[in-house]
Amino acid sequence: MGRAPCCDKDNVKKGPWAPEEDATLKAYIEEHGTGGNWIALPQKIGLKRCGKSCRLRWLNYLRPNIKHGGFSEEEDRIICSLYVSIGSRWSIIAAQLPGRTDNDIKNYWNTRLKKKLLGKQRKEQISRRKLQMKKGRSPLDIPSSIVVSGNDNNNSQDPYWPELPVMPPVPYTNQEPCFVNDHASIRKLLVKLGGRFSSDDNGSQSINMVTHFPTHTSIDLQASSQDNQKLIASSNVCSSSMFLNSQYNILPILEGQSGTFTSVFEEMCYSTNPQKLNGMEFLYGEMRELNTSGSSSVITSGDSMDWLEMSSLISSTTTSNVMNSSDYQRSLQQGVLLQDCSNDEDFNHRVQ
DNA sequence: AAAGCGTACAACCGCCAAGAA
DNA sequence: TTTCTTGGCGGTTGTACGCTT
Repeated sequence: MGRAPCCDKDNVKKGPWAPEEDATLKAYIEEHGTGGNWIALPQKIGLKRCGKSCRLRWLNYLRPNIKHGGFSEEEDRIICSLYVSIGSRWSIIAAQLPGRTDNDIKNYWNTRLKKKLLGKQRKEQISRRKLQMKKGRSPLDIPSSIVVSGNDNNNSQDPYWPELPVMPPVPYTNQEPCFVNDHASIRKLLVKLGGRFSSDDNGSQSINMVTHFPTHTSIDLQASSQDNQKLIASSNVCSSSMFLNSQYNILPILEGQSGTFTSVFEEMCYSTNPQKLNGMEFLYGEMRELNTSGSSSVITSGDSMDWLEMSSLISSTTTSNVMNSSDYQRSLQQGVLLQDCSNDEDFNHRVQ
């Protein structure tokens, strides 16, 4: 037995909304509000629509101050960066972009942004890499100490080897805060993202959460803060630059492995184990294909995107205070956040 | 001119979590 | 404590429109 439907589907109109329906819904909500009950609302105002449909119509289209289309470069960067950070949490991403709806952003990502990021550069890089492959360089010759690098690194002199996965700084750096010396902020976000607090034997708080990071990956976040609070985030959501940009040391637990976050991320990018890459395919794209199948590889990942493309787009920002690669590496090593994140409350407010 | 195809966007579906009963 | 209702979310589908052949 499935659950009862939220409305009588036989007596409910589907499909595009007529202007009269829009006007009715808008007028009522503007005057009375939703009344806290979307299911009852359509009956109240005589609309033959499902309550959920009304809610969606209001939130995505009729609500005041909604922006449609015309995404700016800055918005592109924010979307990309947050997508890398938290995955397809469209509502959270939308919270960073005033006037944008999650549906809008989701559509924009799926139909345009992904393709925009792929584009011409992708083809050039693929052909370059293939050319280099034919010259006999093996992608398995990964140096043992790979330098985390950005656009200004030595890798740029070597068109063959893709940049290592550089966790891009989240771009709400200028106006938008991140987390510095503010465990409450992190807790809030983690909880918002699905985490739960508990206490360990020592009485210190910890967070256990399910994240969007690769399904089989666990990440421990241990606060190096003065209050010795210990944050443990095991799993899928809290991957990423948000925390890399914080003062937290990231101790990966990847199927029993140990190492730095960077090394685990490298492992994922270069891994041939599909489980480790689950959900992150867009990050490595043909880079992995080249790794695994050599020069005979056929590029098939039409919709996927590798980290190089993603990170280069994101890091091509004109924003002045975006971390450069060496700074970034240093921040990873030292656990020091380089960005000005003094305006924390704003972000918290938006996350809520 | 029309059929075929691709793209963009609106809307729907189904699952899950929170809170009320 | 359990069950039910509702809101919220992400994934998917439907459809209108424009472009190409």
